[in-house]
Amino acid sequence: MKEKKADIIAVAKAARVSASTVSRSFNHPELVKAATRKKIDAAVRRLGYIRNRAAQTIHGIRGGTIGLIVPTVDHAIFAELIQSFSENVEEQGFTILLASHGYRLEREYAIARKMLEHRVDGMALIGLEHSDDTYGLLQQQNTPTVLLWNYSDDAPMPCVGSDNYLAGHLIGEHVVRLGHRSIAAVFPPISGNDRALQRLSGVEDALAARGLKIAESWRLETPYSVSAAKEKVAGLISLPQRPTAIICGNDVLAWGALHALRRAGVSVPGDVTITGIGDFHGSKDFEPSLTTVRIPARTIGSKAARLIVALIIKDSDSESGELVPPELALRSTSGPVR
Amino acid sequence: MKEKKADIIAVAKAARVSASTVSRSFNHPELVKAATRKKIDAAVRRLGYIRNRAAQTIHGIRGGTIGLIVPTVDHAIFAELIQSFSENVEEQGFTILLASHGYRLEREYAIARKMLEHRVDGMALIGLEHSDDTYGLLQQQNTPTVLLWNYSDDAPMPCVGSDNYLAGHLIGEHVVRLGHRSIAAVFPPISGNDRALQRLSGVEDALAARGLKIAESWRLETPYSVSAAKEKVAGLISLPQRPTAIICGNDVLAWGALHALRRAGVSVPGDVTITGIGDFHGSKDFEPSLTTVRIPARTIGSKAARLIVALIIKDSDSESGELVPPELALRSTSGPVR
DNA sequence: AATAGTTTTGCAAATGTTTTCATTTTCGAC
DNA sequence: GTCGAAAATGAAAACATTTGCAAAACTATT
Repeated sequence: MKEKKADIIAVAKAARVSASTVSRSFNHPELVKAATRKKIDAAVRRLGYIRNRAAQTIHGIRGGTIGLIVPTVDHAIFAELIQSFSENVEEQGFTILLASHGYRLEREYAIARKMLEHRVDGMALIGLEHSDDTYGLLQQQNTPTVLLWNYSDDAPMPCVGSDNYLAGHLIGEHVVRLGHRSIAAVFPPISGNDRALQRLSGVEDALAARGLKIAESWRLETPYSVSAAKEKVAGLISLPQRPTAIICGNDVLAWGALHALRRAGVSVPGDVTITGIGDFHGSKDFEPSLTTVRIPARTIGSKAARLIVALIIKDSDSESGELVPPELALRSTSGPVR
Repeated sequence: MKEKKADIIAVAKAARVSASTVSRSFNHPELVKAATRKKIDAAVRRLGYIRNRAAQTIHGIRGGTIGLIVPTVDHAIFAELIQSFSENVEEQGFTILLASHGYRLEREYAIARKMLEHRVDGMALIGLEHSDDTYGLLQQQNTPTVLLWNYSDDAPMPCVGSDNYLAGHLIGEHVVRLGHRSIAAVFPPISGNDRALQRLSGVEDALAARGLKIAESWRLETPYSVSAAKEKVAGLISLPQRPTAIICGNDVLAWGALHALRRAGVSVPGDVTITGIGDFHGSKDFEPSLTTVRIPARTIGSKAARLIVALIIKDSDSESGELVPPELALRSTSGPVR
């Protein structure tokens, strides 16, 4: 059983050439005679040889992996982003090393370190909020890095993403324009989550511009899940004083809200306006279709993929990231206040 | 700028010890004196040294990575599975190398090869259907491998998953028991997707047991998306002859169906029964809540993680996988035929 | 203060590749 | 056939580590 795996020398022997030739036939095929190459290929196949990237990485050759650290995979929105990013990165011959930190920034640092040990060619992180240690580490090792999902002009590293503040502002403005004054907000916890925080500030500023404010008891904080949001919103509307609009921090929460209202027999948007942020798969086809702000995850993923690869192969620091603007998606869950 | 990264020798010099000692202080700390260790740690910090896993992998040391190849990340169900798998695997000190093949089995082979080049310690694939090349490769390299998501006694490799045939059968039986005879099915394409195929056969066999059959024109094939399913089902119910039950291949399709019916003003389950398979996040809280078959993705992910790690560290081939049974989740979208 | 035993450390070989440079082979032209 | 250039190959050094072995430095015991 212990037939140790074939190495390049075994192949060389089997093909009756030197190891150098075998190596060349892999990496610079044009330098080796076709006939020799054929012999080598045959030997490779016969022995089931698989080259050892680790051994070449040692020579400073790129390993072809990009580290991607996300808070969690299991959110509609990250899934879409990850898929798009990984698709595009794979197209260019890279593979991603994926890990999730569960919204714990120290974990993120540890993971980043580990990925660096694996000598990833580049790194991608979600959002702009990371521990100083993490930023320091990446900077010091000067690993090409891109920040995904959020964009800001004064980010410490190139970033590709949307403007979450603007997204919040857009939706806030839309709601006040419809005449709503009794407005509630349902948001995920904002600690370690700059996206959520910025959206909320955007909303608040938009309301403040009309002298409005969200009452303390109408600011609901809920974990990212349909069922948590549904429950919270059910509680909210059972109160005697009911808001005429509920602004949700993302579409998943909005779905929960919609289900809660449906269950309670409250009409949307007749009685209450509901809005999301994100425009996830499914929001457009919801009945009634959800008014939200589109944050183009696939676009972000593919642009970020292009950027990181560019940073890696022509380590021009020049590339600086890109803002992918959010757009209001006006649909059927929002309407004028009665 | 080109200050080449610190290597172990630089650290050794800085700490005034030999490279071997530095290496030992990382890998067998108990063998080096506390004082020396302290000196070394200081040097490490000062130089920003990060050890090079590639160089140790060369010595046959485990790199701590597990290759995971999925058809796509961007499906509610895989996202949940991936999250759970990766969480559990990370807990045990491994990181996952993730790639998606987009339901193309040749891509899967190429990716597997690449991962093997990276000398992953183990591999995880989705489903039981893979090209002979892929199976051959993994077997020949005897890389510890686990098959995720589906379980079968006669799978060629250890697998952890549910029984998709049974899942289909369960829901089929449930629907016929309710008295339905005019039954439609909405399924994703089944090529390269053994899960879908098995579910469908399960459904068909359950119907056949009562002498029922799905009419050709009532077998809808649609991509995995709410909007595609919604559209297809909208078409279906606009026909003069309408089924009294629609069995969907997974919850996402069922959501689409539900939205289509709502839009058309058809009552569920009064006029039409809808069922899903999967019990994704959100199905329970849908209004009306979706009758489906629960396939416990998180459980599968965590069991699979445990299994692959066991296979890797104590390469006992003994471990053989596990069946995680599906359960009918009886909720509000199914009811007796009128 | 010498000895034996134990704990620490360093040297050198080994790991699986790539690459530089020198050597050999091939080929076409004479 | 011989020559020179061009093409193909091989030998050996390099890469960043780990590890077996032996030497050195401590500790305790007498």
